[in-house]
Amino acid sequence: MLSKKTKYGLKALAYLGYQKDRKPVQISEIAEHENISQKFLESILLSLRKSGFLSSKKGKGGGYYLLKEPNEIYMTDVMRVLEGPIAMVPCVSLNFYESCEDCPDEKSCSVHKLMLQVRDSALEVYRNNTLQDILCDKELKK
Amino acid sequence: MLSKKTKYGLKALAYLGYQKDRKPVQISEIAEHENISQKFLESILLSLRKSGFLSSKKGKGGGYYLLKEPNEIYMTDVMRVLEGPIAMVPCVSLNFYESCEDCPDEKSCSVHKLMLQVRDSALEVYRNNTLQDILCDKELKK
DNA sequence: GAAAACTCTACTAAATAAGTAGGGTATTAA
DNA sequence: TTAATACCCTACTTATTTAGTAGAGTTTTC
Repeated sequence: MLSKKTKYGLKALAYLGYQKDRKPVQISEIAEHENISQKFLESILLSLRKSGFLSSKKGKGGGYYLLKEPNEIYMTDVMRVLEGPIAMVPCVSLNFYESCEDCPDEKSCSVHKLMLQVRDSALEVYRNNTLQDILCDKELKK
Repeated sequence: MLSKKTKYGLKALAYLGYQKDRKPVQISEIAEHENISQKFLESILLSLRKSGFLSSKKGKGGGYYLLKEPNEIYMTDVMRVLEGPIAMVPCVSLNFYESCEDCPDEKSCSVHKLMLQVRDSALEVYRNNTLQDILCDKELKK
């Protein structure tokens, strides 16, 4: 199940992706437009900024803006930051590998076998999607 | 992240899939072999039985056994029982559809767009895997 | 009837999710 | 320099869920 954090993070990224220029957008604007608690969104945006997707400006005229082009922001990276490991079990994780404490042998483990495929299929989707790809063309024209 | 419940459920199904005959296997045997809390496994097996994957026998010589052939047990069905909806958001769920309360329009929603693909890719994996497929050939020969 | 082994219901403790609160800091404009 | 603006940061709260555990009941076999 997708966390609210991830969902809101994606929506905020999309909102910023729709902007015509790089002018900072205030947290409050995004929060209102996307029906998100402002304070919650604040902490989500902060972690996105710390991860290198966004930049921010304090003070008058401040807010958040994309640090990279939408077509350079891969969902693989975004999901790792917002949702954690893409793999459903640590023993098939590429970035956060850990062996199972309770499996005698990974090679013969059925769960491992299935989860490996699930991981690869999810990775495939994320690799093939940048922020640009998930933006709706209709909204882009506005 | 895969829940312990699902992981244990899959392991138990695999254990039963490796059995040569349909003789009931006691909960305690599976629990010991797979390093699972017996009482926890008990409730997991119960829900698998209630969902039609297993059958059970009480009393002497009792236990659990597969109700269908391993190649007739699809991971799609198993995952729905153990993990819940395959879709990561209710608005892209085939079995548990619900619209989002906070999205103005599903058609233009970026999250929806991405999650649709993720759902399909996961579904593809599960559709292509029966219990038989995730069993390890080596163990089958024992 | 007793033993075996599942069935069922309820409870507990820990972890996590989804926020909210409150104060601090940096930037800009006057 | 000061005040306003708007992010930055840390901590806290509440609710929910997970991962069990407890205990009694029921069914089957011998």
